[in-house]
Amino acid sequence: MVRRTKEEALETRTQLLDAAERVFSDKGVTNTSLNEIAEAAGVTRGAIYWHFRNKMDLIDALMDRVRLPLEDLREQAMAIAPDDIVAQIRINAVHVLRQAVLDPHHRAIATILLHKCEYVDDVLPLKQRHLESRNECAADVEQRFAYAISLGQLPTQLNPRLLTMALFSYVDGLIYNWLLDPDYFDLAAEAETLIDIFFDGLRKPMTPVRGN
Amino acid sequence: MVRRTKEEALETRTQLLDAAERVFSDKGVTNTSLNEIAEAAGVTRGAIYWHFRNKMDLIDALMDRVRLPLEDLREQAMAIAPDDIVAQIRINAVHVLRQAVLDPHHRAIATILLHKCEYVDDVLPLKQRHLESRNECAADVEQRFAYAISLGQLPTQLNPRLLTMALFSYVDGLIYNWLLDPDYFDLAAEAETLIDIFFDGLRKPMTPVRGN
DNA sequence: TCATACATACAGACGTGAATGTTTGTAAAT
DNA sequence: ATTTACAAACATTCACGTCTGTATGTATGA
Repeated sequence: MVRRTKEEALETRTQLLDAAERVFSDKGVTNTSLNEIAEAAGVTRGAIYWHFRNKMDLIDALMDRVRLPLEDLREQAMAIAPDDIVAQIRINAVHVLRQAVLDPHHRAIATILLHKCEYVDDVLPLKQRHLESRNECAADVEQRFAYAISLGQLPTQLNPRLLTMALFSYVDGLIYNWLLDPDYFDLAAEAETLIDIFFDGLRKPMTPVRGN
Repeated sequence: MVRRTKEEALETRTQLLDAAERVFSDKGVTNTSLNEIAEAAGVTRGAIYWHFRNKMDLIDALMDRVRLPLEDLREQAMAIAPDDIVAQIRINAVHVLRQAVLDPHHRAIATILLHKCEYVDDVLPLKQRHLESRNECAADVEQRFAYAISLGQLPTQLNPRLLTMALFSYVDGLIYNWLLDPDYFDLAAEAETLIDIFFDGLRKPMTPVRGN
């Protein structure tokens, strides 16, 4: 049945994106045909080619929906721990981990990017987007780390850029490994503990650390 | 030209695997046709179907070649720091990072597994193998962490299993992010520093830590 | 206000190329 | 003489892009 009004067409578009998200995260990007997506959305390939130019354009639209709200993260962290920059970053990291597990939307996208997608030439825009997103976020965190170091909240010998890469890699790796086998460990429940493992080596203990 | 003797046939097989490693790590697993691999090896598809049943069988043979020598790692670490278990694990981690960067063979396999492969149903054996390999290695490291804790070389409140996942995720994430953009940071040069960032939070400082 | 014209939002059919698995052919080795 | 180690041809499937058809919505003008 053909959607007639603009609102109905928009709904079709949304259902196509939802279907694509589901099927991609299940069967992989290159292993999924446009026909499968159309079927999962209850339409035909004609609808896809009306709303999108091709598969890459569809993926692009898919990623447009998950523009991570960088500002939100900063504000949220700022509200909880205004003075302690490291605590802010820590909270952000925990939040990202929990989100990847608990929010089906983010989980699907993470699955696609980490496990169901080949970064090859014909989806190069996807890789570019992934990189830009990472670098944009990394630049922000790096600045905050640098500020924390300048405030004496972190040892001065630490390299902010390397430290940022370390944290990002840790978070990415945790999500990657958890998605590989979600039953191996409970990422949502252990998120804080895991982030603590990483951060407890960064802070200068204000008081001598006692044995266990 | 047809290889005639068994030795020549084995060489053809090796060249096919080498070609597959190259092309897969460049163009992705599902995006590479068997014809492309055959061409890269200087033969036709007939040769592939003679040596392997299908693409999956070829991949399987590819992974058989990189059986990580778990024992070697242990012995190597043991030789350097016989008493300090944590130092051993630290050395192993640095070695894995360096290897992923410097050894073309390991780098290609890492690229395939982390960036050029979709973990979907038809390559499920590949995912299984990846998981088993991880779990086997993780079980070993977990045991060593537990031993280190029992010796008092690490705080008792640490959970060995979670700690192992943390370290593995960190290493995986570093390789993942480095492969995403090898120019962003120099993983080989910074490997030790990066591993230090992780580990320095684990050791109980024997003496109170001084300010920077 | 109502008929006409055009645009929208798809469904369905068509042609094409590419990859796969299989089968057959063949020269050399055993 | 038969098996080995491939090359080359064949048949099939399948996904893609395009094109056409069509029912409905919307704008326009008298």
